[in-house]
Amino acid sequence: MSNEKGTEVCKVYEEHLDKILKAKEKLPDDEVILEVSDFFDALGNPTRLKILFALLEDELCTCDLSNITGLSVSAISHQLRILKDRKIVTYRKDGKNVFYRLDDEHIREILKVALKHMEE
Amino acid sequence: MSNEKGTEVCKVYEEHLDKILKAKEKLPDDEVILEVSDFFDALGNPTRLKILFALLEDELCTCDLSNITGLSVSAISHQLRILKDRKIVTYRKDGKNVFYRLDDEHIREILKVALKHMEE
DNA sequence: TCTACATTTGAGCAATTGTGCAAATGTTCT
DNA sequence: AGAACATTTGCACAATTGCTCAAATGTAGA
Repeated sequence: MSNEKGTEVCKVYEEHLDKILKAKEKLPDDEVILEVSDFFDALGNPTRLKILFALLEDELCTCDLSNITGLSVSAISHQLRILKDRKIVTYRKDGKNVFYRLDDEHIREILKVALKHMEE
Repeated sequence: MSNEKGTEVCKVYEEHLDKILKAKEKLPDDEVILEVSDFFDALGNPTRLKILFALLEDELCTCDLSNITGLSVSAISHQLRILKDRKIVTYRKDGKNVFYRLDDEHIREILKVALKHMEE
């Protein structure tokens, strides 16, 4: 048994065995990895980040966000769907408008830490 | 003057003017947005996330990481370059091996908050 | 120097992504 | 019902991404 396709085992393998086993053990399940990856991937796009930074201040509707970012309403709507699907923003409907806001405090916290990280 | 190409102004514009102006004002510069976006983008990939979670435990060399993730050494090296370029990991050379580790505490913090966010 | 092994690099390719356009859907008002 | 506007959706296409393969580079020891 042992190796999946593509895996190469280097010759220091024996020396590093302990570290490798411990790391493999503590690694989150693939399912969790994919969720976290989807989450960060959603934040890893300039348009979506602008949307989120704008929403730090106040709830905003699709066309406000189009105006703020300088992108088409359609482009914003496409991106909002991604943020909505991944539970990063939520919304309320009010007549013809749909107002979006950040879903929870973790988002605020992560955006803040990331900004701090950039300053160094 | 006023609108870049693609911008549409919705008819509630006047009502929302205050919010829009305030949001535009507080929005970070494009340069900063791009940096933050690059940062999150680097975290938004299953392979790179696995690398980072593995490095939470201990420093590891390229071939250890290949072994842990089940991907080719080449694939890992390509991804490590991205993480290195974006100051998310750093490294030390030791003979034929190159040992990678997380660059600073912000990375740990962000990974931790993200994991917590997933649990809800 | 030659050999072995760890790592990096560049090319190439399939798969994914971000956007605009045009059409569809929702909502309010007359 | 019909008009006006906000939003969403599907399609198409250029641009980007992640991987493999093969070759190049780096390092240590015989």
